[in-house]
Order: sequence, then C-alpha cells, then structure tokens
Amino acid sequence: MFEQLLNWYTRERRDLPWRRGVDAYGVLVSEIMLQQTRVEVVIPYYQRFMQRFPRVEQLAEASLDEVYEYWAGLGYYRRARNLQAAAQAVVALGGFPTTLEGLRDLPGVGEYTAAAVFSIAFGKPAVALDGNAIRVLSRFFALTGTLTAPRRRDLIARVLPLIPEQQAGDFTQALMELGARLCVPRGARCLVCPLASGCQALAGGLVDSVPAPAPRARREKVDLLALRIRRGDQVLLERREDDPFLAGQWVTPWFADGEGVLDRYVSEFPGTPVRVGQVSHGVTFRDLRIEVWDWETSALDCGPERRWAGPGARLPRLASLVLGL
DNA sequence: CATGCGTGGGA
DNA sequence: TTCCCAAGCAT
Repeated sequence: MFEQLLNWYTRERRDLPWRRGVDAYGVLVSEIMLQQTRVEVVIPYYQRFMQRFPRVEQLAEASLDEVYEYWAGLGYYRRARNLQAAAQAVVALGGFPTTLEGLRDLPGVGEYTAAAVFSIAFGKPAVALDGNAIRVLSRFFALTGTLTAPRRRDLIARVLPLIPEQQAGDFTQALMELGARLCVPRGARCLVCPLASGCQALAGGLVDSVPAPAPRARREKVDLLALRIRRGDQVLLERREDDPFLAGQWVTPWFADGEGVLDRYVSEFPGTPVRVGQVSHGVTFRDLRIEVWDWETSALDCGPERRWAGPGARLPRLASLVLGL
C-alpha cells in the first residue's frame, strides 16, 4: 500500500548528514536535535556536534558545560543534558538497547524517538508518530476528531503490519518527509502526492480539516504586569509597569518578605481597578528566580483561563540582560 | 492530561 | 508587528 511512498522517498529524499550511513548514536543525536526543531536549523549543529563528539563514548566522557557549548542556540537545553545522560547510559550498558522498551528508557527518549531510532538505526518495524506522520496518516485514513492516546495506539497497530520488510527505516523517514514537503498543514500538494490514490481525506474533501487542529490554550495579553527577581524568598528587584511613579524602573520592593507584596500594593492603592493575579511565567537562572506577574483588570471581561502572553518567550533573554549573564 | 521548555522563520 | 509553530519530552 505504501510502495508508492517509498518510491517517492527514494527519488526525492533530501541529502541530510544523518542519512549518510550513520550508526545508532548518530541517529539518536539527530533525532534529539530534531525534536521541535527544523531540519535546516539542525544541520550545522549536527555537523559540529558530531565532529566534536564522533562516538558515544566521547559524548559520555565530555563535561556537561562543553556539551552545552555545542548546543548553544538550539534551544530546549534539557535535551542536551538528557542526550549526554543517554550516552552515558549506553556506555554503561555496553551498547545501544536493541528493544523498543530499552530505547524508550533512555533519558530524553520518548515514544516517538524510540520508534525512530529502532526503525532507522536497526531497520526494525516501528511506527514513529511525530507531527508529520500524524498528519499524513490522519489524512490517509481520514481520522477526524481528536487523536487521543488510545486512538494513537490503534493507529500504530494499524500501520505496523503495513511497513515493508527490510525498509522500516525508509518508511519512517518517508512518512515524515512527505509530511514536511507535500502533506503540509496548509496547502497540501495532493496533485503530486504519491499517496493520493489511496488517501481517504482527499477522496472525502477533508484534507484541509484533518487532522483536527489541536485545541490551543487561549492566551491574551494584559496591559499590566510586574517583574520580580528573587533569590529564594528574598525579593531583590521588582519592576512594575502599573505604578504611576515607578513605571519602567527597577526598584527594590517596599516589602522584602517575598510574600504579599502585590496584595499589599493593591491595598495601598484602593482605587486601582485591578486585582492581583498570579505568577504567569517564570525562569530560573542559577539561584535567581525571575517571575512575571499579571493582573486581571476588572474593567475587562476575562475568564479564569486568561493568561499573560507577552514576551514570555523572550524572558530568558530579558533576564540575561538584566542580570548581566 | 495540561503545561513549560528556546529559537528562528514565515504568513 | 504579531502570531504560529517545527522530526517531543518530562512532570
């Protein structure tokens, strides 16, 4: 059923560094780096990383600081720590686990990555469900509605027996490559898709509505915020955009007990049409904790799900700026 | 099961 | 400018 897919993949596959006959270690490194990260971004990082740590033993023996150096800029730094821990586990085991469960037990390796390594590195059949594969398969089988955990298991069981013998690795990568290049979220190129003839979503006109978009947590901006930096329970600095006199300045707080500061503030300014919200975002640098507080303005009709969604993603950069790190 | 974790590119 | 989100995982 998926022969056309494999033919397409053989013909169209991109020449990527981790597709040049690398071992299980190379596959693992690439898969970890590729988690939530685009191929084009990963390529140079992968090459530098593999040049410095060509073998699993070298990664296992390296200092964590150096591993971080080579990871710097990639984001999701927990991956770097877990990857080295996984390398150490592999060395301790005397080699890579050869079962799906064994791979799954490595730190940083979840259902997807275990299946990917299992199939790509060892050529054994496994269904690696990443975002691409889920989209491709959901459309192919016209799976409407939310893909819950049990439905995912059903999907895996359904696809597993369809994996061509001796081509498990290619199958895994072909599914993802198709999702990345043709069966894209919007504007799928069905006219040139190798799976078009068997695609149930295409037949039913469901390509644009399947898979169901994940219910995204609704986030709204609020126009009042405070930023607080503390070490343990001690509040070091605070910045309050709502304060008529201190707006935009970094100040030491009135109350250094670390508790009740914002409640006390509101009681100091009883006319202020705000009520205290809660910490909406936080980041930790060594022993320093930076918190973003938000308010819910009483003037606006906002439900309890309302969340601050300002520059939260940029908080680490802001923090390093403020702290001189 | 919902949430947080980084970054850069495109709509 | 703003928002979305891309080869997920751990908690």
